[in-house]
Amino acid sequence: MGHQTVTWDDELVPSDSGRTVAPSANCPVEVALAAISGRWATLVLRDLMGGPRSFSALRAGLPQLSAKVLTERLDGLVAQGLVRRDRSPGFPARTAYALTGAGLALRPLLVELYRTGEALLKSTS
Amino acid sequence: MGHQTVTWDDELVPSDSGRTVAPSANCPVEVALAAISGRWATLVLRDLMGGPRSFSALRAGLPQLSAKVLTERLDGLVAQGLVRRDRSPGFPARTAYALTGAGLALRPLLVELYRTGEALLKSTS
DNA sequence: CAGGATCCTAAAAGATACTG
DNA sequence: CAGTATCTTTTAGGATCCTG
Repeated sequence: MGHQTVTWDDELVPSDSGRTVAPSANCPVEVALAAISGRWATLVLRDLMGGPRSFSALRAGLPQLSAKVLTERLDGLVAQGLVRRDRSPGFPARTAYALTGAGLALRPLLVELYRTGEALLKSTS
Repeated sequence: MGHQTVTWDDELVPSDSGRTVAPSANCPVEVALAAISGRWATLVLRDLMGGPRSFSALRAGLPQLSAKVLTERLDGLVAQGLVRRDRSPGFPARTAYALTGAGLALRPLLVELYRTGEALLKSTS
């Protein structure tokens, strides 16, 4: 096949860091995985891709997801800078969750997840 | 922006199945996620992208990974049809693990994971 | 060489009830 | 409305020792 200009390793491993030999927080792959990990993460992200959502709207869209787990997911996404939490003062409380620019950057990854999953389903059937 | 011909939902939700409201095994996204989930899955897959590997070669490449966990990962990948296990008869035992066609189909997803992770790292720094 | 068998710990998820 | 507090269950991962 001749020599390729770009190999898997070229794309996956920074040339100055050597080969990844264990899961490490500063590996790009791990960073991306952290964003979509957790049983409900992709579903929450999908809902947010449609625009800002309130806590209750997210719960309504994902009926089986408990408040506790949703809070945990959201906290994680906020901590990673993927989602912004906007609290409106007053009572009853109102909060909107919206994707940040970094959060929006996940869209191609989610699309690729879907695409790959479809391909796997076809090759299996 | 005008109307788009393809929206997130168009790509992510089959039109005949309604909206996904809980993690479900027949959702393409879940299928793809299953392939790359587990603390070491992406690292094992990366090694296999380089060609067939023996059990020991995989262990040597991932020194911190225990035999048990590697076996679990490999069993999962085989069960999903992503990896083929080729046992050579005789003693000592010899086994080669190789990606199937379906397994090779994961490459773009891994590349996208890397790409997205890099983007996130940049937007954070 | 390539695992299987056990036991243990930690983290994630779920159920339920309650509060600012 | 938007969470918090607890408690219980589930699951992934790791350590160690053993076997075909």
